[in-house]
Amino acid sequence: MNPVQFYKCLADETRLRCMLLITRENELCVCELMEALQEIQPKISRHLAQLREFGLLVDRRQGQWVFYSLNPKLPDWAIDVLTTTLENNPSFLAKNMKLLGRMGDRPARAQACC
Amino acid sequence: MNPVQFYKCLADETRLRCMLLITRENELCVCELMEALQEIQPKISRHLAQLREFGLLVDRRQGQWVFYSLNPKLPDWAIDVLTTTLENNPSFLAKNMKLLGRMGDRPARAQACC
DNA sequence: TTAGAATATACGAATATTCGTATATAATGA
DNA sequence: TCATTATATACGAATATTCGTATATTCTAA
Repeated sequence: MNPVQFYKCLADETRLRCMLLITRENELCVCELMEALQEIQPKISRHLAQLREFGLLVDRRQGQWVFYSLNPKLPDWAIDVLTTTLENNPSFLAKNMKLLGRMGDRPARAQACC
Repeated sequence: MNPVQFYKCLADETRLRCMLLITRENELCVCELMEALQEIQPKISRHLAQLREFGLLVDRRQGQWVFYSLNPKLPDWAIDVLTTTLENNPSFLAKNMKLLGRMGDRPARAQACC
């Protein structure tokens, strides 16, 4: 994992929020991220594709839904960076987590959305 | 420190190398960074100015030279990110550190350069 | 097999970033 | 004061990134 490429991935508001939410929730589908970030589908999808291309995320299709999670091959230092950022910036994600919370927790959320 | 802005600062090859070298060496002047990165002066200077504007670095003028170091107001998480990246990517900086080493260590280096 | 839902991709427009060159500023020492 | 060294900034050109809209793909269920 080239550190410059890694930080380029985090250097966009949409991508950083997606990465941190996924770090926290382990796995999220596109529609959950759309709801949490209040962004349109192609925008979320395009950024997730980019995060997958660069090896930060992996996807898993389940029926009509695609779930994204951290790439298990991510080096430890990259995971450290993500968790440190997540734990020390609660206000940055507060609104996104509130919106996600409104959908209920899994598996209830899965029924509301996916 | 807005995390998106912070990562935008690290999302450029020149800036990331400067930040990591300064994290390691505590303080470096413009000409040392020019030598370590083999880049022209306006390019180094412009990126350092940007890192200062966004609060990642502070500068200190001493005679003709300007020394840059980490902003003491940087939050702990940001310093954690920098040190983790530094310690886990030795090959990324190897060439830069070798070039810096050729200038000798301080204060010998200060005589060769500044 | 067809309609609809979820997701992905193509593409041009708008915007942002980066760069090299030229020039300005600041400090030093003759 | 003047020449020199170190650093900073201005500015247009080149490049990269991001976006919205339109459309394609994939899957499910009727």
